[in-house]
Amino acid sequence: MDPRFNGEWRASEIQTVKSLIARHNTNNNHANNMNKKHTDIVDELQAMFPLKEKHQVTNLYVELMVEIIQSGNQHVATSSNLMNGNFGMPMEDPAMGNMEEVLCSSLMEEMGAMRKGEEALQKQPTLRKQHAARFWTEEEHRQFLYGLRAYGRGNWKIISRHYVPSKTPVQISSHAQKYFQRLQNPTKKQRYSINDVGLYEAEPRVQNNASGQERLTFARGAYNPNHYGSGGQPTAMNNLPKVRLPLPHITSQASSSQAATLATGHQQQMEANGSFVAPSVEGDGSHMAWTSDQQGEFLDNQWFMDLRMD
DNA sequence: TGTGATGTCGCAACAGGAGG
DNA sequence: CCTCCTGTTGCGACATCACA
Repeated sequence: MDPRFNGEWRASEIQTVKSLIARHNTNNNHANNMNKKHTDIVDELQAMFPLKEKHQVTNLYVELMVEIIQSGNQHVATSSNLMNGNFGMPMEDPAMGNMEEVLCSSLMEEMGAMRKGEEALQKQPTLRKQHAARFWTEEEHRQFLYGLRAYGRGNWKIISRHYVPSKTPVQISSHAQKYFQRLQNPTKKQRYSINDVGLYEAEPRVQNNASGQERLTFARGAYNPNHYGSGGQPTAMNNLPKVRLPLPHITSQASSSQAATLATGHQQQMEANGSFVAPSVEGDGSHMAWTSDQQGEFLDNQWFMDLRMD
């Protein structure tokens, strides 16, 4: 397996993604709109892997496309033929050649944009360093929420070790303090905060139900103090109803078995008992709920393996 | 078994930074 | 300038462990 994906993607997952990419390339539905095609693929991938971060899905997609492109060009004599390679995909339709040309071009533009973004950050070393060292990132906050859900409130040392190694238990405790304080004041008008990022915001939204504005809110990254929702209210107010307290009634002494029980699909049962709030459901309720497949994915996740070992 | 040391936690107070 | 967000620090409470 490609070492780039170790610890982040399993071989089976990568194979699944490759199959999906191949299927999309076979279905020439977006030959005239490659951006939409990329978006659709990433959205579909995120729906398949709800526990993966969007950037993880995007990165894997880009990596695999590069891999496909490179493997496709092993059969091409010169690098100048890059744009005409078949990317290792079955290509019976002559039109595919043009489509893939556009696809490859679009992909290269995307990668170029990513590089430019990285360069821009590197040009602001002070700002980046300060933010990375001082403030919690969305990624760290989500990991914190995962750890909170798995181990419950109070087990900051374990959460620090397994989920947020970049933060000390004291820092996590402090962060949790602010997080719970914020949750206790849902009606209070507040500025946007990293604590407004709910655990399940990482999960996919069904396009038919989610407004573009909602999708945009998180597509642009949660830690955006300047971003406000469409209703004239700070984003915080829009998001707060979706922010769920993962284990509000688990005491600081909750055992690993308790955490495991909670994490294995008994959440809905607990919700019925009024002691747990399951993933938020919007619209017709067709999304955000945990399917058996998602639970299986959940149980196979690396951090949950760690949970079992403790 | 009782006691002291140690570790961890929750809570409150404070300071710095940024937005309104 | 005020308010809010965020991280740090200090303190008390509690649990665990080692030792006499």
